[in-house]
Amino acid sequence: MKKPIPDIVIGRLPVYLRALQHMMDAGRSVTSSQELGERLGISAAQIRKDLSQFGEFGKQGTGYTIEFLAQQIQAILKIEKVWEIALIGAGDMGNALAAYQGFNQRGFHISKIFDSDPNKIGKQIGDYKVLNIESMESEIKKANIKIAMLAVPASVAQEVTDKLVDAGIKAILNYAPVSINVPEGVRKQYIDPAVHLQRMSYYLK
Amino acid sequence: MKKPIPDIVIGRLPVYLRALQHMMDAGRSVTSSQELGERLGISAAQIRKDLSQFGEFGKQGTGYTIEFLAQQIQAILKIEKVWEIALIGAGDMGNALAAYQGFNQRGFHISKIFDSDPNKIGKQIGDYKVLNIESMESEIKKANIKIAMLAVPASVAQEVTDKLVDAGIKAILNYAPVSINVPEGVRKQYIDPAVHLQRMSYYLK
DNA sequence: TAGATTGTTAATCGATTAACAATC
DNA sequence: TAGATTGTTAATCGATTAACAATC
Repeated sequence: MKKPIPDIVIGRLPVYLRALQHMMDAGRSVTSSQELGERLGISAAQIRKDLSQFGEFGKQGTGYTIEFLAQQIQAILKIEKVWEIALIGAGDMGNALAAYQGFNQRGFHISKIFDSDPNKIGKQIGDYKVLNIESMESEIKKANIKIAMLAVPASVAQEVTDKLVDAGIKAILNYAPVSINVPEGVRKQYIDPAVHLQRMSYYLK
Repeated sequence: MKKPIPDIVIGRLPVYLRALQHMMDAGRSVTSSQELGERLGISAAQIRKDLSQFGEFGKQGTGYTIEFLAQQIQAILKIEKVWEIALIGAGDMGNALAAYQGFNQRGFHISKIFDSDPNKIGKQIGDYKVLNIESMESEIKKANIKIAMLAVPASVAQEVTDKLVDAGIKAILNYAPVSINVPEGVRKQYIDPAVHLQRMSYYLK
């Protein structure tokens, strides 16, 4: 078995991709590891090393064709197609996520929204009606959805997580301010603004 | 000069703290590096090593007093007092952040909200009126605010960042889907849901 | 050709883990 | 006392950087 690509390398690819897409939007067509590095605050050597894990995408003396490299990274990250996403929680954060316009161009699309609050169930959010969380497992299975965004209170996050795992979800973006446990083979990422702020306050005077 | 604490260690402290606070809420009073580690998916050795960078907070044979350890971490992270925060951008994400109830108990408080859209300026969000972004620099200086949350479109993120830096901001939590450049001495953290999702889609079949 | 930049190797640097004496 | 768990050291593991031959 080949050595797996380090998780930390995978973690940087979306950042490279985002920068490349901004460059494309600006009409640029070629870049270099040095330019990308300066833009992102990452060493040029690291960018070249990261990319070389997946193939040879550049040309000596010239650099990288932006569009080509972006396509390659999209293929690596498996976002050439669009992934359907289940959003759990139709509170303020759920609503903001539902309204977010950036997902579609970046490989994701919210296709179902669930909540347990009778006052929210049936409400229209964007293109979708809020569904009863009771139907979550069957709906996710039926639609074969693999990714969920969790925007529920911390107190029910683990319980909902367990149901998502039962429903076949393999990746959870957790907005609830609590650590969740998932079995092997299920990925998770956390977004907790207070945690991110606390990572900076340490350095303040 | 003493060796600085690694950034990666600082990054884990808020996660430890969050778990400790959940334990307190559950009425618990003592824990161990092993229990914490299992809960967080981190090795017990790493937790002990991380904490030992700052002092001796535990007791052999017993473990850690939850309340005491939480207080110590709060002191380390400088969140014993509450930091005032400027929120830039009163769109969907800005509104969700303004409504978020979790900040106050965790060391932060949104005290001013800015936008450039005439339709939003003057609107009431929570306890505050949306202020004109033109007044941002002077308002931030006047209130001596050091932390900003940036929830503006990518296209203006760098421009607004530069103004925030001029206003004396030392920490930026950036929700705009673009890398920003800041001078030495200013911290930044990124929250981009698409980036987080892309870090997981790689692993999906 | 001359200049630029890649991909890769080896060296360096840093983080994690295993193990255990100390001690509650 | 016996059992448990810390704080710390040394060993291991992994990530980053520097340097350069290859080559466009």
